[in-house]
Amino acid sequence: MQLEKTTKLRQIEEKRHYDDACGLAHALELVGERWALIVMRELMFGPRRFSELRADLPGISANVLTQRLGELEQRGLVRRVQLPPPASVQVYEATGWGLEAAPVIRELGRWAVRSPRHDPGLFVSPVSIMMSLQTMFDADRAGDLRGRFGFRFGHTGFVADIGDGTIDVRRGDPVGSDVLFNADPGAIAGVLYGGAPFETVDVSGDRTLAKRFVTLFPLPPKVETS
Amino acid sequence: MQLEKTTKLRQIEEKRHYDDACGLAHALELVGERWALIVMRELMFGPRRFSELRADLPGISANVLTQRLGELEQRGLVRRVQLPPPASVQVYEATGWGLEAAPVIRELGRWAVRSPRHDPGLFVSPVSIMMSLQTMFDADRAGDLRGRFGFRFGHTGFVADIGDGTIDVRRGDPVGSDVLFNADPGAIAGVLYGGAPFETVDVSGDRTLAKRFVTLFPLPPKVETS
DNA sequence: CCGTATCCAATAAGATACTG
DNA sequence: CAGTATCTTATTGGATACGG
Repeated sequence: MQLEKTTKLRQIEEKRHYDDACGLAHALELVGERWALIVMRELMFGPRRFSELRADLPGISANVLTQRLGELEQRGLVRRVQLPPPASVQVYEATGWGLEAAPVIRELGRWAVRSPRHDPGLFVSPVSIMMSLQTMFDADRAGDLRGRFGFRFGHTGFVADIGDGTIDVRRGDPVGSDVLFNADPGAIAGVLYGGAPFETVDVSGDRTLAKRFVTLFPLPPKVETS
Repeated sequence: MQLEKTTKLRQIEEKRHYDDACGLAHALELVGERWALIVMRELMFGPRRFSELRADLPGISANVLTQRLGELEQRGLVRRVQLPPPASVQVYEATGWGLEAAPVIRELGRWAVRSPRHDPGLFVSPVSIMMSLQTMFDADRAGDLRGRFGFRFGHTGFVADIGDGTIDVRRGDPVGSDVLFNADPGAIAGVLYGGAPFETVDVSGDRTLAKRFVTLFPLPPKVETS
């Protein structure tokens, strides 16, 4: 009885809130809970299943993921979609507005990696490493380089097209790419951002192009520690 | 005994963490706690005292503010500064890197105000309304308009300079501005963003210029509710 | 007045077991 | 596989008291 009342009140009161008209405060009411923005990140290249999300969110527990997805759906950032037969599985998909959070997520990441305490050796999800390509791409370094770069992570493939000083990254079959990276996201991160030797990743296709590729993503300078 | 052990462990383990090398995850370890980004927002136009922060952060409790400031200081985003005599008071100041979070904060805000549930009628702090000028300024609408616009909120003044299609906002004495707004932040927000009549704010100086000014900050369109 | 510290109640998060 | 249910722990907020 007492519990029911509390629950009902929570639905009305929308739990803790900042009584602040500032857009930032509202943003934090939308995606300020723990894990919320990281869940959004995982949806940025298309719909995902519950278990995929759980696998790429190291440390999240099922009940928290359920809760976050429910809240994000209720707030209009995520949609629950039933795939047609014969798949007939349920997936979670970012709405158009949800996808518009991508630039903010990238800028937050770019800002944070300047931190002296950032540890690039931790787990990296496929989506993380693919978003980092968009975040860290340096058009000047690319110059007039053109090429299609493919990535295969388990069952999922990604394609990055570089040309005209821009990079376009999407989920997709990497067959036919000029270069195909066959390595887990952590290994690729090691080469791109951790100074690991190029040989630590399995690359097929144009190796010269591949070696050029891995130089196109400079990290911003660390903040002065003084 | 048990408590001491837990406390010590917390200092080492840095409490909850995402084991994720992604920059976004690290950003959330830096400023993901409740209130952290809003505290940073309040420091974006210069150092502030504890009680000022408390007053402009409706609903924060003193102990949480103390804790947030301590964490932000430890992480290199905030500095504690002792003002020289005769003031001799302590203020909190964003570091250079902390200030670089400003664009991210603005973009988060711009993204969030498209939400159908955003309520512009809540409390607005002076810093919020001043940052919103930078966020929502429309260079096309401004055209070749030039002018200095002053604001007085209690003891604190702000100046916004518009010219060459840019806006520059800073803390400072508004005397000598072409237009001086003498109204609380909420009233100004009402006119700029809430459709309130221009006459609801006290304006001195060039009223024609002032009327033009309040049209330069269009809100982004709300997301489709369907 | 400027904070800090402490205690308590309410929520949120995490671990684990369990069900259709 | 896709979540729920339950229990434990951690964090937050509010009140209040305390030292400079």
